[in-house]
Amino acid sequence: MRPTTKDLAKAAGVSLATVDRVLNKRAGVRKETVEAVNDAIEKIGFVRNQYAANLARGRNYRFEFLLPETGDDFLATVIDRIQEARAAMRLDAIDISYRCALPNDPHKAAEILAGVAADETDGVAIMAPESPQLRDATTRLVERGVQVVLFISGQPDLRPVDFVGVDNYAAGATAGRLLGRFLAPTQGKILVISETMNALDSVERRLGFDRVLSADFPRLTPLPSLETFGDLARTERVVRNSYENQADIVGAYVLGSEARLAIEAIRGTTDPAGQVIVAHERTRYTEKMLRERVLDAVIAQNPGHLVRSAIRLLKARSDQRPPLVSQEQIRIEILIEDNLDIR
Amino acid sequence: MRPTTKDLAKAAGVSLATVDRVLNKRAGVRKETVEAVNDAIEKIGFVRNQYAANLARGRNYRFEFLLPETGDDFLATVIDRIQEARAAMRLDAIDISYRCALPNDPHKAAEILAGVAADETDGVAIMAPESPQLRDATTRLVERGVQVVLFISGQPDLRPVDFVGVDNYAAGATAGRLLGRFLAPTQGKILVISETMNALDSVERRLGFDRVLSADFPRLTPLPSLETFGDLARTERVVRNSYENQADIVGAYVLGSEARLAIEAIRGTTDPAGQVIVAHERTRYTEKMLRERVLDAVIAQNPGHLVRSAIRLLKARSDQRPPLVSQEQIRIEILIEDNLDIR
DNA sequence: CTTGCTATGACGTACGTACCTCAAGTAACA
DNA sequence: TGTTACTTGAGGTACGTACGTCATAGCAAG
Repeated sequence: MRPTTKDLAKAAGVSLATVDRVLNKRAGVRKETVEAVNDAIEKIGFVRNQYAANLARGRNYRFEFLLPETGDDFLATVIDRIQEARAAMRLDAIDISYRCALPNDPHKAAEILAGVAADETDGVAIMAPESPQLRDATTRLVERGVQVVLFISGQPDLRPVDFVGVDNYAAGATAGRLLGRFLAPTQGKILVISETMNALDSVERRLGFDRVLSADFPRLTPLPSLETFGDLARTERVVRNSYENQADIVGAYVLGSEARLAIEAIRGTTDPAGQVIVAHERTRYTEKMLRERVLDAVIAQNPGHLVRSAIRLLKARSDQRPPLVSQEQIRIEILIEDNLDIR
Repeated sequence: MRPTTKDLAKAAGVSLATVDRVLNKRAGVRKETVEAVNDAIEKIGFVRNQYAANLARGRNYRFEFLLPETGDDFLATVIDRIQEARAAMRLDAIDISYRCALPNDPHKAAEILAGVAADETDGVAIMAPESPQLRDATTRLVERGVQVVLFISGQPDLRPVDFVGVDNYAAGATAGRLLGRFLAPTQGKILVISETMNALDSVERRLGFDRVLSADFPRLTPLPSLETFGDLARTERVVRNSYENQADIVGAYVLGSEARLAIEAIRGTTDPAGQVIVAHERTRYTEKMLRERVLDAVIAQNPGHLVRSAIRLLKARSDQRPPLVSQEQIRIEILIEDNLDIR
């Protein structure tokens, strides 16, 4: 059996009350006594029974996902998973909510973060593009005692805040290699389409993509990124332009999480069967395109895993317990038509 | 706040003692009273607080992984993950153990299963090839009140027992399509190597593989399966034979979870750079081969996910709670050199 | 009416922890 | 010496559930 607070009290030679004061960092204990208790914790390997503690406290965890104000199919899938997790975790006294509140403007987004109250929220998962304003707002959130994870977009190295998402550089490289190998000995130009190249995620993917093409597939030349800005007419125009001006386009890499515009524009311009097309994120649309062999591969991150990973991290940090690192690595998935159905 | 047993007692118009008798299926309650309590459970949406219940019981979960007596690198990885999970879950009062005990002989394996005592074990995860003996032994285990999941190998449709693993037919199809696409317009023969074709898993992979090749890559002809039987000398001999007798072998599909023998044999016979080779399962060896570009792709299932999924299922069944289905789907992962490093 | 049985309720203790109150101890200071 | 502040211990109650004992009410058979 695991040692309890009673065992700890005995081992430290103090009373239960003092153990309690130390464990919960209450005032009124001499430094030496605190140390004695901490030594005893080490010695007997005491670990607080978090469930009993939560029971006594009547505690519940309140975590919130702060998502972009507007989004695409991928965001919708993420929201579905949040709701699923919400229903499942309610039994474990974890209250999950989400708000599609973060505007593109970093200043306004930072304001929203400033409005998160530590006495109403134990932790937040933030999905927003990197910016200095956001970084500051995050730091202040942490100082107020709110747990934070950066969700999907963001930088892995912004300590002490956890990041949940994939390495976009590697994701771009993966896309590049698949395109290169699927095109085999063919040579020609590759269309690269993004919603916007302002987001760090897109830039990283592009860098990873270009590195692989130039290193291992020099016969393929990636064209400068086309930006859709979420506008179908514009997208169709720029895509048509490209195909008209460049005779030897043999494939396309669709960078963003919204593949529909780009792919519909390509379909409207040329026969996709003659092109190798790789896009990102599994949505109902990309699934359909894979099945219809319009898309050749999809590079994806599992939304359910992302959501649960964020929640587990927030909970582990709230409990001051180390997370299980290997479980929280988000994998770069490659989807083709054959591994799409999970059973 | 969630309703408690007190609320339930009030709602059902009975005492706490009776609620307790009903909840824990103790005798001495009239049928009508039981129904009244059950109706009240529905009405107020009572869900037992499992943590408080476990606390009161002093309960801990005892789960055991029953693994093959002998195994390969993949099995070793699985064992690593079991030990990792074991350390992490001890804090949640989940005791995990494993035994490499199951021999190849189905009768002897069934004997081992017959020896699992319900009063010592809450659940077992069984990794063993399908067989009628095993099916019977499993059924008897369930009857004795032991939770069972079939782990990695086995049949998804053997109710009421959960299966944790991938659809091997789809895994084989995935391998087939990658091989086909990577080989692009090349035509020729494909070596298919397995440790043994006696296991259902291998047969299913082969079927999925053949289906894709014949349907979509008719220029590629898969050769009859070569079996290694775990013997390097034998493997080298049959592989060498194949390459000598068939001039136009352009790739290889390594079916089993032990890729080393087959790949070393190929390397000893021909230049792997001229071949497209696809194998299964991520191990230190297959990782290395991907990085060295001997292997072109690896079809894998995540061992950590498999292990944790099995444990979550066993726990959910023990608690009589429905598992979160979408979390327990094991994905067929495609690994290439670029998505190998997870951050 | 007694006996015996079943169904039910009342109540207590326990699990491991949090948090509160009160008493008592010690040490420093005036 | 008394006053004060700080430190510590003792003990209680609570969280939601399990599980035990005991009392009592109802009812049927003898």
